[in-house]
Amino acid sequence: MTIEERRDREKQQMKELILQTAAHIILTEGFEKLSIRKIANRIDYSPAIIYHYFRNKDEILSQVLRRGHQDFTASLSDGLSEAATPAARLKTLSRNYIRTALKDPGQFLAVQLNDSPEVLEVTAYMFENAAEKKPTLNLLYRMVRDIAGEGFSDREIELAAQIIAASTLGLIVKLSLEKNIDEYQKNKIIDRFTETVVRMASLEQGKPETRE
Amino acid sequence: MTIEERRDREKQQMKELILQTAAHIILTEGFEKLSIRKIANRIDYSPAIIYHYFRNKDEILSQVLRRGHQDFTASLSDGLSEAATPAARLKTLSRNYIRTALKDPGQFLAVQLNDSPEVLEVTAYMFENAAEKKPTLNLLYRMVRDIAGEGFSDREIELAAQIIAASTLGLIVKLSLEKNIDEYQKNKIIDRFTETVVRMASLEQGKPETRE
DNA sequence: ATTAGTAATCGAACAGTGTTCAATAATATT
DNA sequence: AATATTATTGAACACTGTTCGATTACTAAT
Repeated sequence: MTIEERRDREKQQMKELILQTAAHIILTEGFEKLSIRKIANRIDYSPAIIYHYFRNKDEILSQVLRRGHQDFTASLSDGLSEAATPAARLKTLSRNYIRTALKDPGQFLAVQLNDSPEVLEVTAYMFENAAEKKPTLNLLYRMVRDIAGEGFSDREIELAAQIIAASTLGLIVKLSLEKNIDEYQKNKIIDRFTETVVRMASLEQGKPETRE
Repeated sequence: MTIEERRDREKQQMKELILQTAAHIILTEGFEKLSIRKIANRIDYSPAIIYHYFRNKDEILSQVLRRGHQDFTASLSDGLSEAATPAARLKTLSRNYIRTALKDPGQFLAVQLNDSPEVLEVTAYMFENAAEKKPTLNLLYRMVRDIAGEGFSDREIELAAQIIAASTLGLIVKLSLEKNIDEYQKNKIIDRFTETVVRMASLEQGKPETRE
């Protein structure tokens, strides 16, 4: 079956070539400049051939984004073991997440905001079995539990984790939209935000009901 | 100059017709289904005529979105005067904002995430003179100051307001992406989030530095 | 009322998009 | 060498945004 193996390998290489070309276009020319014909031109093939390896453009897109997401989650735990306290660990995680996202906001937001089924499978972990399914939120979930302490239900913890995740997404969106912002100010906002995140995870204290 | 006035009026009516048709298409068929030819067909004109009234498609889009944004900010202060305490007021504002955004998430996010110059002018108020410029953030800014109390610099207040705004955006994004979520759960998340918002505005207490 | 000038409108075209399909070329199987 | 598979292509379809020259409608001036 060496022939068939080679065939499969070549087919895989072709898919790989298409995906890498697409990824390169997205990275250099931006997300919306990706087109089937442009990919075909780059690899010196007819546009039609691409449909022999992929169902349509969306499939290419979502596979590229899926890889981006994998690389992303991999870089989240940097320096996490060095952090001594739970709060410090959560801060580090939060900062890693934001900084990594801001390295390529277009890609990050494309992954987060796209609602095609394939992408959803990867990212929309928020409101069902969230705690068990996804590694990222699982990490967050455990940290929130560590900080909150005893006496909180799973649903309470999960709710807090969801709110933290949502807030973090919002901060990334806002920061990525604003181009004219210096590194100092950006750092300040991120710093302050990570502190807020720790507060969000500290469930028992500082719950000022409608006091006056 | 009655003739010229009538001319201007007719010109304005034509622009209005185009804008309303565009808005209708966006509302019924969704954001990305808007096309010049579709507008032209609906109003029984040639596609080319549209370029006699608007520079290009983006101009149409941004003007439609601008109106959406205006309607939006108008509905923010509903029931705000009934709220007794500053915390209750902030909660109400926060809830209004989220609920209004979720009524037409596509439109809301289009306004928030689009970075074309015209739209930016309307929405990107975050990181420069934020407190004075935009009515929405101004409202938020004042509420944060009310809750935080004395002894905080403008920059501190502004920072907190920015973080609240960003977090709220994130929650809306997350909630709008998840279609399969019942009203009960949604309410619970929003409720909890508005409490978190109040905590974010309460600057002096519950700041757990890397304790433990 | 006829002419000159301006504004509104259109048809056709250009260059681009995603996608499909029948025909061809290349390869593998018998 | 003939046959079946697979890879690849060119051409087409139905779209998209946009431009431009010609044509029509309307106003202003003679």
